[in-house]
Amino acid sequence: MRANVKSIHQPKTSKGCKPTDNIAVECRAAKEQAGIHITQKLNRTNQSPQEQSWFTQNEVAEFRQELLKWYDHNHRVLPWRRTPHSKKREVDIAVADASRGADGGPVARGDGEAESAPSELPQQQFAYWVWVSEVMLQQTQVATVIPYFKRWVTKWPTVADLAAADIDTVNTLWAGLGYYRRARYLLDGARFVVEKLGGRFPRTATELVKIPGVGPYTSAAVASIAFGSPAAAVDGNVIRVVSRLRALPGDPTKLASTHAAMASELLDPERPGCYNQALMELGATVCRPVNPNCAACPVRGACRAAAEWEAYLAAGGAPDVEDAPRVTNYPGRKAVKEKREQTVAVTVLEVICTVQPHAAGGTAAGTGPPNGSSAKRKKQSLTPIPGTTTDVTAAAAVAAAAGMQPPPKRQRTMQDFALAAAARKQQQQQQADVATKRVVVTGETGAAADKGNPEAHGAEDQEPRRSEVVREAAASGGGRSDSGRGGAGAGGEAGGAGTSGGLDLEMLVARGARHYLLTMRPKDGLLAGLWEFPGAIIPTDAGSRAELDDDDDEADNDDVDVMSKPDPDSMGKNTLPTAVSAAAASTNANSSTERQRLSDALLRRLLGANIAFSGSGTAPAAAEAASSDVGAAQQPPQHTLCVLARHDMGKYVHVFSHIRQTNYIQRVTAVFHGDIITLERLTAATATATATAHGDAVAKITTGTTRVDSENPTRADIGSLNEDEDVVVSEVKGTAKDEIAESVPADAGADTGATGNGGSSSGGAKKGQGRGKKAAGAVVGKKQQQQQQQQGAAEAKAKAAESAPPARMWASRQQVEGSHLGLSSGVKKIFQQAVGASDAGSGRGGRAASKGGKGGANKAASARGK
DNA sequence: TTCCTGCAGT
DNA sequence: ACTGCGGGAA
Repeated sequence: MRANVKSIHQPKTSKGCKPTDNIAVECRAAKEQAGIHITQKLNRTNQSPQEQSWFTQNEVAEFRQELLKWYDHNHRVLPWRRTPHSKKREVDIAVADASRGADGGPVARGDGEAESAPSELPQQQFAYWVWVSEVMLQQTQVATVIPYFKRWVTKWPTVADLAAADIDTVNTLWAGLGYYRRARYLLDGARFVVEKLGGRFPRTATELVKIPGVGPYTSAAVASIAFGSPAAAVDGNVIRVVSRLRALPGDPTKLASTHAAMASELLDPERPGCYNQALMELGATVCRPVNPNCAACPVRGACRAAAEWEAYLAAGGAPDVEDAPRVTNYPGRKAVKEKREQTVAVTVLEVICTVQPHAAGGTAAGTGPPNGSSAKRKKQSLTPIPGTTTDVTAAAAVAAAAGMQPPPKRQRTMQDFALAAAARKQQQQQQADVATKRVVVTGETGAAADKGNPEAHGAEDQEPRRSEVVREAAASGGGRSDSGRGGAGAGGEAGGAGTSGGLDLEMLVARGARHYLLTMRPKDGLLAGLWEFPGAIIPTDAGSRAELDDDDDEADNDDVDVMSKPDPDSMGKNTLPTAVSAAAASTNANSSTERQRLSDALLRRLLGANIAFSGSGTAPAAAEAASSDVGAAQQPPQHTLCVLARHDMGKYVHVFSHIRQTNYIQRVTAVFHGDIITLERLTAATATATATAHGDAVAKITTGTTRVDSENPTRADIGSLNEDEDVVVSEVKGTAKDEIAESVPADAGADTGATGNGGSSSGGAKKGQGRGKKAAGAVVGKKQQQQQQQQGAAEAKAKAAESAPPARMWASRQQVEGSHLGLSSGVKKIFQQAVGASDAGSGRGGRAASKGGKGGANKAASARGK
């Protein structure tokens, strides 16, 4: 499977590439084998021609011939590959002709997607294509890479085109491929080639390897494939093949030099590019990790692993016994290391705007968003993105609600005013509730709305499903409506809130277009630079608590110990002393209540001081929320994000190669009395995705508020974050992170790191539980000012930069589910679980819906088994 | 679930 | 020499 296949190549201009058939055929003889035993060879790291070898000369000659002959007839046709020696086309045509009778016409090439790289491609450009493909193929399967590669070379046909691109666009196109640093390496490498090498790729591996992001493997692949330079490319496929050829046991990671020596010995200097690709292709398609197809292997005559197997069978050995000497015993297995556990509280903030974009046009009042005109945004938000297959009815409803119908601006209707009034009423009600420490919000508001509004087709499909999901989650033990947190009071409150708004509010909930808050992850680390739903890492000691809190009480007596020891590794995430760690544990860090508290703190920080966030609050946090509102009351925010409902949507476990991440998903539905453009402006969320006419065209993501670079923040970066804080942060300078961490010990909630442990920035996991001084976003500035007085100015400034919120964006459902944003697969899964899968059919909404919702709930339930 | 593995940073 | 970094197929 691994299948990293390389391209075929052969620029005619490069070293002669003789077709296999030209090679002498007679070396059929001696293959008795190089009886040299493994242990004898282990010491040698390079192959001087004279010295003992892993293969006899006859073996080498025959191996090359058979391998290349096989390749010439069986290679796959791939968009980055040239096949000048291919015998495959004739074979395919013959087969096609035979199968379709004597139909003469030109045989259409299979499915049309199997096309080689244009043979007229200039060598330098071909080298660029090879490079791109090789990087994409690292740890990624061919079938997955093909569409990405096609999009890539269409967008950036030459290295100069790529060098001129920006990282956001590159990331977006890369989204879904994984190992996202590769995208950055590609961009960095392209710029290096253009700026340092005059835009031309060197022709040898030793020179190519100097390009950033290009290592031993990639340099050899490009040198051999694009330029015919004799360098052996050793990837996972090659390692597997040669390990089996000589039956090398042991951890393959310890034998790198051996593999390199073997590959070099076998390398055909006449056709190095073809040889490299052939060996890798063999590993991908025949000498597979599991189920190797030895019967079809062109070089099994030289394979000791196969010989062992045959000998075993010949001796009467049973094929199915556990310890049979299978070919797949090679290469040996390397020790498996356990994945580290990570728990994240993810919040999908869903906002319904009461005002349509065109109705609020003037509100920007000169301080419009840095990027894109209002007009452009309006158009974008009113235009369904082609290519996305969301519920047609829902899309229609959304479009209608967004004011799509009348070409000319329509006056605000009575309904608009009614909705706005209802929202205001709701908002007042909730603020009052918060002030009195009462729990607002209901888990069933949406469902109620549906009943009252049968004409709201789109919502009809959504809301019942959500309720089901919630119930499922609750039933499974994986989650529950958060209203449970408040005990008995919540339900009653909910009913009040739901009905106090009256039918209009219900209509709004049912019909209003929804926007979802996304944030950009740190530039480094896991999923670097990608968009995600806001999330806070929950201290790991909470893991065990979580089991007790949300799942059945299967006493997993586990993680507590893990946590109490200071984290030794360099990530420096858990650097708190044990005492503090214990304190955190005592707060029951991963409970529904605590996750909600973390969520509120994070949202306040992300939303900034220009917008109030009401309706939050656990009992203890309510007071803080109230007080912070009071503090802000001296300069009351003009706008409020009024929470209508919170739903605990269970958990979703995402397994990375080295991390097992448990995401606790909470959906927060809120109403904003205003239009989306105003909301974007107030929250400084200036990134926007632009749909294009082409389904596969990639959106341009403009990030007005980029993550502030700790070393050199620009005035624009900071100003757009929060105008009120300009003075404080405008001259930020870098400072050692350690100092920051020390000087601001228990900064608690406001510093909740983004999901990315992101390693680096984010001050690491400040899990300090300074509840008392939890800082809401609106208060951060004051805090900073105080610190500025108490500490060195530079330090405070560094802190300000450190805590600057990441880039934010409001995205529609279509955008989230579409391919235009750089959303990783995990993020999309979380969205699906949070708001329900988009239906294929509109038919009885509830049906398809329950499938999706149930899936999520089941997943949450099964995850418990872990 | 298990398996796979290039490159850079350290 | 070791570790971080995704995702998909089997």
